[in-house]
Amino acid sequence: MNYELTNIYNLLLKNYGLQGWWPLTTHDGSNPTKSGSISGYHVNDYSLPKTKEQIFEVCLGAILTQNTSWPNVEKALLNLKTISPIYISNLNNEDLKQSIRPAGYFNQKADYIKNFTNFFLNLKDTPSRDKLLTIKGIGNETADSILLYAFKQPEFVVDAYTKRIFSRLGFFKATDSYKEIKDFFESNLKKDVILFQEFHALIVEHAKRFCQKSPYCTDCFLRAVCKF
DNA sequence: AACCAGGACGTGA
DNA sequence: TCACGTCATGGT
Repeated sequence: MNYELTNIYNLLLKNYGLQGWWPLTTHDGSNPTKSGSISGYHVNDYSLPKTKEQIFEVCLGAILTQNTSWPNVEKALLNLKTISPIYISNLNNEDLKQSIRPAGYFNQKADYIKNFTNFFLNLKDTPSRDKLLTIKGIGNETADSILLYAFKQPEFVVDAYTKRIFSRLGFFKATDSYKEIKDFFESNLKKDVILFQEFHALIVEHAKRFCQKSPYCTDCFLRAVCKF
């Protein structure tokens, strides 16, 4: 309910529109996304992910996208013939590695995915953040992505883009900790899952379009309110 | 052809 | 705690 912060959100939303995260390779009743097309977004449908397989897919995507661009993650996901916890659990490590190769860091990520899959198979209901963090391969951002986009919990996701954009805007220092930044957003916004989902997705979009490492400030619609 | 992408972990100070 | 090296493929 911080006015300045809410104002930024409204400007992002006005310029980019609803983002429809988290992208899924399959929707109910539709065909799989073609490789490279990046069309798994589902604008205005907050019922997704719906099935257990879709929830699982969001989790795998969250692990695979660690320091990796989404098109590479999509290639990895499409290489997996079936994205279900049972299937992945029974898949041998070498096959898993070959499938997820396009997403990079495939040796560690294969282990991370195996760890998480075992956890997921024994899961009764929504996991706690602390429990997720005990899994090797699930850090702060991945845990929050899983909770926000797979389990629809109001956990704000902080990534490198969030730090970059909002430190440039002047809300905090780029060196502030994950927890400090997460607390800043959560204490200044209404704890609303849809708001958190769209806000994070909009941040990613703005970082790609304007607020890159070397930013395009000239045409940026946030220039008037930015201290960079 | 260097640079970077929707980070996490292990190590040493 | 915290800064730093490591992990790897693919697009620009």
